[in-house]
Amino acid sequence: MLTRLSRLRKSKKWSLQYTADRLGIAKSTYAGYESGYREPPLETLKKLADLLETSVDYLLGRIDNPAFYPKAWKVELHDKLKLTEARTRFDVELILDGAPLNEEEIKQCIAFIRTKRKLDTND
Amino acid sequence: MLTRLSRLRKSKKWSLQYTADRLGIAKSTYAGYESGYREPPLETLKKLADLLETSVDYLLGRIDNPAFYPKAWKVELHDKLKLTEARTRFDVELILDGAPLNEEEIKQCIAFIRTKRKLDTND
DNA sequence: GAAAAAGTACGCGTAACGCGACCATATTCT
DNA sequence: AGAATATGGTCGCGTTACGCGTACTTTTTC
Repeated sequence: MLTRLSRLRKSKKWSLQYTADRLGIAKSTYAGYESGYREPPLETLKKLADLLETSVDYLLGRIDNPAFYPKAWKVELHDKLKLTEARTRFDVELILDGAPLNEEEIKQCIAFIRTKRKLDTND
Repeated sequence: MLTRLSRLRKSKKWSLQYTADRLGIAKSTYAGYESGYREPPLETLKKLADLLETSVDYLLGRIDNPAFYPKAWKVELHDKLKLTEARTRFDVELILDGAPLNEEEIKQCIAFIRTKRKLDTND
Protein backbone atom coordinates (compact mmCIF):
# COMPACT_ATOMS: atom_id res chain seq x y z
CA MET A 1 0.00 0.00 0.00
CA LEU A 2 2.63 2.55 0.96
CA THR A 3 5.58 1.27 -1.03
CA ARG A 4 6.21 4.75 -2.35
CA LEU A 5 7.40 5.82 1.07
CA SER A 6 10.63 3.92 0.68
CA ARG A 7 11.50 5.60 -2.60
CA LEU A 8 10.81 9.08 -1.34
CA ARG A 9 12.68 8.54 1.90
CA LYS A 10 15.72 7.21 0.07
CA SER A 11 15.63 10.12 -2.35
CA LYS A 12 16.09 12.34 0.69
CA LYS A 13 18.81 10.02 2.01
CA TRP A 14 17.06 9.54 5.30
CA SER A 15 17.36 6.42 7.43
CA LEU A 16 14.40 4.58 8.92
CA GLN A 17 15.47 5.76 12.37
CA TYR A 18 15.74 9.40 11.36
CA THR A 19 12.37 9.36 9.65
CA ALA A 20 10.75 7.63 12.59
CA ASP A 21 12.26 10.19 14.97
CA ARG A 22 10.86 13.05 12.95
CA LEU A 23 7.45 11.41 13.11
CA GLY A 24 7.80 10.70 16.80
CA ILE A 25 7.32 6.95 16.43
CA ALA A 26 9.47 3.82 16.77
CA LYS A 27 11.68 2.69 13.94
CA SER A 28 9.92 -0.65 13.71
CA THR A 29 6.59 1.11 13.46
CA TYR A 30 7.69 3.20 10.52
CA ALA A 31 9.34 0.20 8.89
CA GLY A 32 5.97 -1.50 9.06
CA TYR A 33 4.46 1.25 6.94
CA GLU A 34 7.09 0.96 4.26
CA SER A 35 6.82 -2.80 4.01
CA GLY A 36 3.05 -2.63 3.89
CA TYR A 37 2.86 -4.68 7.08
CA ARG A 38 1.01 -1.90 8.91
CA GLU A 39 -0.97 1.24 8.14
CA PRO A 40 -0.32 4.58 9.81
CA PRO A 41 -3.07 6.64 11.47
CA LEU A 42 -4.26 9.53 9.35
CA GLU A 43 -2.41 12.13 11.38
CA THR A 44 0.87 10.34 10.77
CA LEU A 45 0.02 9.99 7.11
CA LYS A 46 -0.34 13.75 6.83
CA LYS A 47 2.95 14.29 8.64
CA LEU A 48 4.60 11.93 6.17
CA ALA A 49 3.29 13.83 3.20
CA ASP A 50 4.54 17.05 4.79
CA LEU A 51 7.99 15.64 5.52
CA LEU A 52 8.37 14.10 2.09
CA GLU A 53 6.93 17.15 0.37
CA THR A 54 4.29 15.29 -1.56
CA SER A 55 0.56 14.64 -1.49
CA VAL A 56 -1.28 11.98 0.45
CA ASP A 57 -2.89 10.98 -2.83
CA TYR A 58 0.54 10.19 -4.24
CA LEU A 59 1.54 8.18 -1.17
CA LEU A 60 -1.63 6.15 -1.58
CA GLY A 61 -0.99 5.56 -5.27
CA ARG A 62 -3.98 7.61 -6.31
CA ILE A 63 -1.95 9.89 -8.57
CA ASP A 64 1.42 9.40 -10.21
CA ASN A 65 2.95 12.84 -9.89
CA PRO A 66 4.82 13.10 -6.57
CA ALA A 67 4.91 16.89 -6.74
CA PHE A 68 2.44 18.66 -4.57
CA TYR A 69 -0.32 20.42 -6.42
CA PRO A 70 -1.36 24.01 -6.67
CA LYS A 71 -4.23 25.71 -4.94
CA ALA A 72 -4.61 28.44 -7.54
CA TRP A 73 -4.30 27.92 -11.25
CA LYS A 74 -2.20 30.85 -12.24
CA VAL A 75 0.62 30.68 -14.72
CA GLU A 76 3.22 33.43 -14.65
CA LEU A 77 4.98 34.22 -17.87
CA HIS A 78 8.71 34.64 -17.39
CA ASP A 79 11.45 33.08 -19.44
CA LYS A 80 10.37 29.84 -17.86
CA LEU A 81 6.71 29.19 -17.25
CA LYS A 82 5.81 28.67 -13.65
CA LEU A 83 2.60 27.51 -12.06
CA THR A 84 2.31 29.52 -8.87
CA GLU A 85 0.65 28.38 -5.71
CA ALA A 86 1.12 28.63 -1.98
CA ARG A 87 3.65 25.89 -1.39
CA THR A 88 6.00 25.61 -4.27
CA ARG A 89 6.36 26.07 -8.01
CA PHE A 90 5.91 23.68 -10.87
CA ASP A 91 7.10 23.69 -14.40
CA VAL A 92 4.36 23.71 -16.99
CA GLU A 93 4.10 23.50 -20.72
CA LEU A 94 2.03 25.61 -23.05
CA ILE A 95 0.72 23.52 -25.90
CA LEU A 96 -0.40 24.95 -29.24
CA ASP A 97 -1.62 22.67 -32.00
CA GLY A 98 -0.12 19.73 -30.17
CA ALA A 99 3.39 21.18 -29.95
CA PRO A 100 4.73 22.82 -26.81
CA LEU A 101 5.95 26.40 -27.00
CA ASN A 102 9.70 26.50 -26.72
CA GLU A 103 11.57 29.09 -24.68
CA GLU A 104 12.08 31.44 -27.59
CA GLU A 105 8.44 31.38 -28.59
CA ILE A 106 7.45 32.20 -25.03
CA LYS A 107 9.91 35.09 -24.92
CA GLN A 108 8.52 36.41 -28.17
CA CYS A 109 5.00 36.18 -26.84
CA ILE A 110 6.01 38.07 -23.74
CA ALA A 111 7.68 40.82 -25.76
CA PHE A 112 4.69 40.92 -28.09
CA ILE A 113 2.18 41.42 -25.30
CA ARG A 114 4.36 43.97 -23.51
CA THR A 115 4.64 46.22 -26.55
CA LYS A 116 0.94 45.75 -27.28
CA ARG A 117 0.06 46.84 -23.76
CA LYS A 118 2.41 49.80 -23.87
CA LEU A 119 0.73 51.00 -27.06
CA ASP A 120 -2.73 50.68 -25.54
CA THR A 121 -1.83 52.86 -22.54
CA ASN A 122 -0.10 55.58 -24.58
CA ASP A 123 -3.06 56.97 -26.51
CA MET B 1 -10.50 14.69 11.44
CA LEU B 2 -12.85 13.80 8.62
CA THR B 3 -15.58 16.37 9.17
CA ARG B 4 -15.48 17.26 5.50
CA LEU B 5 -17.06 13.92 4.66
CA SER B 6 -20.41 15.05 5.99
CA ARG B 7 -20.47 18.17 3.82
CA LEU B 8 -19.55 16.34 0.65
CA ARG B 9 -21.97 13.50 1.27
CA LYS B 10 -24.84 15.91 1.89
CA SER B 11 -23.95 17.90 -1.21
CA LYS B 12 -24.60 14.70 -3.12
CA LYS B 13 -27.79 14.11 -1.10
CA TRP B 14 -26.67 10.69 0.02
CA SER B 15 -27.74 9.07 3.28
CA LEU B 16 -25.34 7.42 5.71
CA GLN B 17 -26.81 4.06 4.79
CA TYR B 18 -26.43 4.58 1.06
CA THR B 19 -22.85 5.77 1.42
CA ALA B 20 -21.99 2.89 3.71
CA ASP B 21 -23.51 0.43 1.24
CA ARG B 22 -21.41 1.80 -1.59
CA LEU B 23 -18.34 1.38 0.57
CA GLY B 24 -19.38 -2.10 1.63
CA ILE B 25 -19.36 -1.30 5.35
CA ALA B 26 -21.95 -0.89 8.09
CA LYS B 27 -23.79 2.37 8.56
CA SER B 28 -22.50 2.76 12.09
CA THR B 29 -18.97 2.28 10.84
CA TYR B 30 -19.26 5.04 8.29
CA ALA B 31 -21.00 7.29 10.78
CA GLY B 32 -17.97 6.86 13.01
CA TYR B 33 -15.78 8.34 10.30
CA GLU B 34 -17.93 11.42 9.87
CA SER B 35 -18.16 12.11 13.57
CA GLY B 36 -14.43 11.67 14.00
CA TYR B 37 -15.04 8.79 16.38
CA ARG B 38 -13.16 6.35 14.16
CA GLU B 39 -10.66 6.42 11.32
CA PRO B 40 -11.11 4.43 8.11
CA PRO B 41 -8.41 2.12 6.72
CA LEU B 42 -6.50 3.65 3.82
CA GLU B 43 -8.28 1.56 1.21
CA THR B 44 -11.64 2.86 2.37
CA LEU B 45 -10.25 6.39 2.44
CA LYS B 46 -9.34 6.08 -1.22
CA LYS B 47 -12.76 4.71 -2.07
CA LEU B 48 -14.32 7.68 -0.30
CA ALA B 49 -12.28 10.14 -2.30
CA ASP B 50 -13.30 8.32 -5.47
CA LEU B 51 -16.98 8.31 -4.56
CA LEU B 52 -17.02 11.93 -3.50
CA GLU B 53 -14.90 12.98 -6.46
CA THR B 54 -12.25 14.76 -4.45
CA SER B 55 -8.71 14.25 -3.21
CA VAL B 56 -7.63 12.45 -0.08
CA ASP B 57 -5.66 15.56 0.78
CA TYR B 58 -8.89 17.53 0.83
CA LEU B 59 -10.64 14.97 3.00
CA LEU B 60 -7.77 15.20 5.46
CA GLY B 61 -7.89 18.99 5.50
CA ARG B 62 -4.51 19.29 3.87
CA ILE B 63 -5.77 21.49 1.05
CA ASP B 64 -8.87 23.65 0.78
CA ASN B 65 -9.88 23.03 -2.80
CA PRO B 66 -12.21 20.02 -3.03
CA ALA B 67 -11.67 19.69 -6.78
CA PHE B 68 -9.36 16.96 -7.83
CA TYR B 69 -6.04 18.00 -9.27
CA PRO B 70 -4.27 17.35 -12.52
CA LYS B 71 -1.73 14.68 -13.22
CA ALA B 72 0.09 16.51 -15.98
CA TRP B 73 0.86 20.17 -16.10
CA LYS B 74 0.04 20.98 -19.64
CA VAL B 75 -1.80 24.07 -20.77
CA GLU B 76 -3.47 24.02 -24.12
CA LEU B 77 -3.83 27.29 -25.92
CA HIS B 78 -7.27 27.71 -27.43
CA ASP B 79 -9.50 30.72 -27.14
CA LYS B 80 -9.87 29.73 -23.51
CA LEU B 81 -6.89 28.38 -21.63
CA LYS B 82 -7.34 24.90 -20.30
CA LEU B 83 -5.23 22.84 -17.95
CA THR B 84 -5.46 19.33 -19.28
CA GLU B 85 -5.28 16.19 -17.23
CA ALA B 86 -6.87 12.78 -17.09
CA ARG B 87 -9.96 13.50 -15.04
CA THR B 88 -11.27 16.92 -15.80
CA ARG B 89 -10.30 20.39 -16.95
CA PHE B 90 -9.50 23.51 -15.02
CA ASP B 91 -9.54 27.10 -16.01
CA VAL B 92 -6.21 28.83 -15.69
CA GLU B 93 -4.86 32.32 -16.03
CA LEU B 94 -1.70 33.47 -17.71
CA ILE B 95 -0.11 36.30 -15.77
CA LEU B 96 2.34 38.78 -17.27
CA ASP B 97 3.75 41.61 -15.17
CA GLY B 98 1.04 41.03 -12.64
CA ALA B 99 -1.84 41.36 -15.08
CA PRO B 100 -3.64 38.36 -16.57
CA LEU B 101 -3.77 38.00 -20.33
CA ASN B 102 -7.27 38.68 -21.57
CA GLU B 103 -8.93 36.64 -24.25
CA GLU B 104 -7.87 38.92 -27.07
CA GLU B 105 -4.23 38.91 -26.01
CA ILE B 106 -4.27 35.14 -25.90
CA LYS B 107 -5.78 34.96 -29.38
CA GLN B 108 -3.13 37.32 -30.69
CA CYS B 109 -0.40 35.22 -29.13
CA ILE B 110 -1.83 32.12 -30.75
CA ALA B 111 -1.99 33.77 -34.16
CA PHE B 112 1.51 35.15 -33.65
CA ILE B 113 3.01 31.78 -32.88
CA ARG B 114 1.14 30.04 -35.68
CA THR B 115 2.46 32.39 -38.35
CA LYS B 116 5.91 32.21 -36.84
CA ARG B 117 5.89 28.44 -37.04
CA LYS B 118 4.58 28.45 -40.59
CA LEU B 119 7.45 30.69 -41.63
CA ASP B 120 10.02 28.42 -39.98
CA THR B 121 8.81 25.33 -41.84
CA ASN B 122 8.62 27.02 -45.27
CA ASP B 123 12.30 27.65 -45.92
C1' DG C 1 -50.27 10.52 13.42
C1' DA C 2 -48.34 6.08 12.07
C1' DA C 3 -44.58 4.07 9.46
C1' DA C 4 -40.29 4.33 7.47
C1' DA C 5 -35.97 6.28 7.01
C1' DA C 6 -32.09 8.84 8.81
C1' DG C 7 -28.92 10.23 12.28
C1' DT C 8 -26.55 9.14 16.73
C1' DA C 9 -24.47 6.57 20.52
C1' DC C 10 -22.86 2.37 22.97
C1' DG C 11 -20.78 -2.26 24.06
C1' DC C 12 -18.60 -6.36 22.75
C1' DG C 13 -15.46 -9.33 20.31
C1' DT C 14 -11.56 -9.21 17.61
C1' DA C 15 -8.37 -7.50 14.19
C1' DA C 16 -4.48 -4.80 13.89
C1' DC C 17 -1.45 -1.37 15.79
C1' DG C 18 2.98 0.34 18.53
C1' DC C 19 6.83 -0.89 20.64
C1' DG C 20 10.94 -3.31 22.30
C1' DA C 21 13.95 -6.87 21.26
C1' DC C 22 16.53 -9.25 18.17
C1' DC C 23 19.41 -10.42 14.09
C1' DA C 24 21.90 -9.88 9.60
C1' DT C 25 24.11 -6.77 6.79
C1' DA C 26 26.38 -2.45 5.66
C1' DT C 27 29.09 1.46 6.93
C1' DT C 28 32.43 4.01 9.62
C1' DC C 29 36.56 4.56 12.36
C1' DT C 30 41.19 3.59 14.38
C1' DA D 1 41.66 -5.84 8.92
C1' DG D 2 38.74 -5.80 12.84
C1' DA D 3 35.99 -3.39 16.23
C1' DA D 4 32.27 -0.31 16.74
C1' DT D 5 28.31 1.67 15.13
C1' DA D 6 24.43 2.33 12.17
C1' DT D 7 20.92 0.48 9.17
C1' DG D 8 17.23 -2.48 7.36
C1' DG D 9 14.18 -5.95 8.44
C1' DT D 10 11.24 -9.33 11.36
C1' DC D 11 8.75 -11.22 15.32
C1' DG D 12 5.90 -11.57 19.65
C1' DC D 13 3.37 -9.44 23.08
C1' DG D 14 0.35 -6.22 25.29
C1' DT D 15 -2.96 -2.90 24.22
C1' DT D 16 -5.49 0.02 21.31
C1' DA D 17 -9.14 0.98 18.55
C1' DC D 18 -11.79 -0.76 14.80
C1' DG D 19 -16.28 -3.10 12.71
C1' DC D 20 -20.59 -4.49 13.56
C1' DG D 21 -25.08 -5.17 15.67
C1' DT D 22 -28.25 -3.04 18.46
C1' DA D 23 -30.96 0.31 20.42
C1' DC D 24 -32.57 4.99 20.74
C1' DT D 25 -33.90 9.63 19.05
C1' DT D 26 -35.02 12.66 15.38
C1' DT D 27 -36.65 13.58 10.86
C1' DT D 28 -39.14 12.60 6.74
C1' DT D 29 -42.84 10.49 4.13
C1' DC D 30 -47.51 9.33 3.25
